Amino acid sequence: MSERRYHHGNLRAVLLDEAERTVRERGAQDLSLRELARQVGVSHGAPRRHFSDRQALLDALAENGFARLGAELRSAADGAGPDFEARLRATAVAYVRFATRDAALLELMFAGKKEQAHSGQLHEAADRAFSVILELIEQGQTEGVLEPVDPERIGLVLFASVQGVAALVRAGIVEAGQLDELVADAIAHFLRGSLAGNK
Amino acid sequence: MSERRYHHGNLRAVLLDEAERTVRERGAQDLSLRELARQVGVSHGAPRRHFSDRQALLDALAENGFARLGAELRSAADGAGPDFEARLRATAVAYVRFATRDAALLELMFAGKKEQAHSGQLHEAADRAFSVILELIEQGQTEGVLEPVDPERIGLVLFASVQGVAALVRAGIVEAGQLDELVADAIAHFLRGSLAGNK
DNA sequence: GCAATAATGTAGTCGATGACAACAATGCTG
DNA sequence: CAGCATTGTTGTCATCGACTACATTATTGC
Repeated sequence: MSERRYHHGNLRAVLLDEAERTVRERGAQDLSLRELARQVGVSHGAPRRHFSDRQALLDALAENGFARLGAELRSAADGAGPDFEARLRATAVAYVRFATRDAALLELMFAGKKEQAHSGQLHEAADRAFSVILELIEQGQTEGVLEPVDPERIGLVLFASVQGVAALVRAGIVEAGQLDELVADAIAHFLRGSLAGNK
Repeated sequence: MSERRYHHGNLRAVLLDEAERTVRERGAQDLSLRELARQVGVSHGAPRRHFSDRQALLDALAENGFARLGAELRSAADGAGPDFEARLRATAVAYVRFATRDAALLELMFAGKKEQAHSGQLHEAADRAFSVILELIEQGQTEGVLEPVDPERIGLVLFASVQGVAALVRAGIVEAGQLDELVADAIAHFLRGSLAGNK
């Protein structure tokens, strides 16, 4: 099964894997379809059968990224036990970790979302990832820890906080050493700002 | 002064202007040095005299961007009168407005900062822009509104919040209609989370 | 003033790229 | 097993960024 067959049989997945590696190591800008084809051992026209466009490849990467991000967030939340604040902290840390490890991928994910043309699949994947945050908020409200206002609204504030921390890290404004402290500060701020009974 | 001289006399500035326009309208990815030269009416090799590299042009754009952002933030803060919370709100709104109007430029600004190689000028311009936020924090602490902890730390939390809101807008997760509400919510959260005397 | 020299623009070229088309090999289905 | 759909291959084109050699204009030192 290791011989060179005319029909690769697995090209799409292999291309995505290799592309993700390149994006992680050198950024999306440096991703070349022809180089990708070379690395995978296939002719320069082959990728076109699976991705009509360079952008289509990037969109697929973004969609995979959302799926993985969602899984990691959910796993972090679930692995943190039942306590609301613990789950919140663990999820935030997981998000920032993803943003640090896969900065270029996250950029792709966010860049792609605003183009409405690219089929709802990307949007769906994104929504599924963000639903973790929404569920967290609802848990906090059910337990009476958070103000009972529109979960969407309060969720956006939380989301913005965490995403902002991720952006600061990605931009190099915050060093790795300060990262944990910043996440803790941001969550502490969020909690103190959303506590039920807090004028 | 409108005749075609061999020496343009103003090329660098004109290139930057036109490039900024293109970046705003079509993103940094679509910026082509040759097309730029064509639009400005100059040969394809001319830009190279002013920017050794495509990246150098982008860096210069980013630097200009920071200068403009800093000016807009400062002007917003100063135009809001002496009251701390009013200044805070005005500055946040100004930041998000910039991020909305010049999304691609802001992306450039953030992308460029992590590469330490590009001379301290970019870094300096960025620091000058962010100093507005720091001064705001210090004002809040002087007036006793904010906790007297390290201004850098609390400033990062604020910066992350606002930057996160901007990111959500850029990504299309938040519609223009929800924008003002979200900014208000984020600032309210920040204030409640940083109020002096708030356990 | 003016000659040497620096700064700035032009023209030509190279290798790489993404998109496309024509063709070939393979898999699938009836 | 024949015909058709998939999936790869090869060749081509326009464009791009980078580089070089050269031309023109500014500036500077005498």
